[in-house]
Amino acid sequence: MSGEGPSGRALTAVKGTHDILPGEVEVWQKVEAETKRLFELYGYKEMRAPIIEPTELFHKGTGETTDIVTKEMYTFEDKGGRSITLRPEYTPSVARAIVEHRLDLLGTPMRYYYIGPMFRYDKPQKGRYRQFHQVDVEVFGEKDPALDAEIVEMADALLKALGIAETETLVNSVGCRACRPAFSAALRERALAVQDKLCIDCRRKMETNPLRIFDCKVESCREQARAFPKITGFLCPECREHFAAFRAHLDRYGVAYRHDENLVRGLDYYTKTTFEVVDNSAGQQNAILGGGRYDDMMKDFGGPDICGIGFAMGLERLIARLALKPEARRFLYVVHQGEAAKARAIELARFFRRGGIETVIEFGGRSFKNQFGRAGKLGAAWVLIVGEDETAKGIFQLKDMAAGTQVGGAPEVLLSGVRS
RNA sequence: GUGGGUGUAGCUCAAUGGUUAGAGCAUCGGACUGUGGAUCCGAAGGUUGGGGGUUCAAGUCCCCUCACCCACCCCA
Repeated sequence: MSGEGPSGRALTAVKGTHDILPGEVEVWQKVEAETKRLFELYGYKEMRAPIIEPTELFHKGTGETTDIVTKEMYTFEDKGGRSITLRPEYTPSVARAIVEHRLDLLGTPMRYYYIGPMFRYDKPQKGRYRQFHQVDVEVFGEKDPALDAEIVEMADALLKALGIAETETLVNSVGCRACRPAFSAALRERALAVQDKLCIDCRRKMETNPLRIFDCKVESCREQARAFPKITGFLCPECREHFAAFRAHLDRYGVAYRHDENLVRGLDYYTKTTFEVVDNSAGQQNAILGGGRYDDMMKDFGGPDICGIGFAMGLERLIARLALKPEARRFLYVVHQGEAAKARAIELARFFRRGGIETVIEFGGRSFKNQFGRAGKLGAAWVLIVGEDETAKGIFQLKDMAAGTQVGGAPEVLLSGVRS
């Protein structure tokens, strides 16, 4: 039975968090191992930053006006009076670490990846949790659009390696500080002209972030938005050129993508390239990964003027689309009977482990039947039988549980048999 | 934050407002102290999410609350 807390209510995992139990955790391990393997082929290095950060980091890095900062952060005061926040995203931590350790002096570009939990106080629903896990990729110090394409290609390669199908890659350019203000102004003006045909949310977005009107799902808003000006026509020569080169490189890689002029990222710091991989086959939370370029973030953050680009991939969303069944581990189960045999069995378990074989020894067993039953239920590949006779002779019986066959021999012989 | 749906054993589900809330699977034990999955027998497992109300009587009806799921919002 579950225990009870002080309130008398059963103690359960915190709302929006989940246990990842054996049986499922193997899928996570496999995804993590494949991610690590593939990213390192592209020269990325793992960087592990703390889960807690100074609250101020996200105000400066993520943006004061974002939903994440205004209403989704887990923030608390520690015993030293510091304001601490459970990271809601990873990019600011990387920027902080680069500045703190002057990693930019080691030479650019700096390619980092990380896999771990993030925390956002959202109302949970399918594909959205309060503690969720991301694979995060960041590159600082390279402005060449060939890198933008390389990153999208790497993301594409990972999804293919994991067997994720049915996805669509969307790309766009959101301009830079030179050209986006003019676009935002034009957009706001057009929205204002037809505001009586927009929903209440969009009227609010008109002021705060007019680009997000493109995200609205209300049909009347979508209809109006179709006639709104597009960012593409407002891009400055530099941004236009960057975007064209990015697309040319993607074509060279043979990565399929669609230019979605309405693709707007939720965070304030994006410039130029943005991209997203969506799975249209199911669910509302369909963005598996999303990212883009953030050339001004490091500078705004108070660090060196270094450009950056990266993406985050949601592991829960990814794994939900994975039809991957990990293979069961093969292990040896040691059964025994009698005190002398038990002592010998313990020695033998150690012998097999040292030989590289996963070995579990029976402790509370009664009859052999009882012990075999447990071995079978746990899924043992082999059972080593250590009885009175075997212990006396030094010749033990090894049963192959799947085949039902049994052979006798000295421990060395049985070990080599199990290894082959 | 706003809406909708659902809460009965570990899991999947029964129970017209009317005895002591049942079944299958799973668990544990026995048949069975030298060989697993099978079979048979048995046991254990529940404050029907919690609180209040209506009623002679509530798992069932009403209200509140909590949790989970789904959607909006937002995003990974």
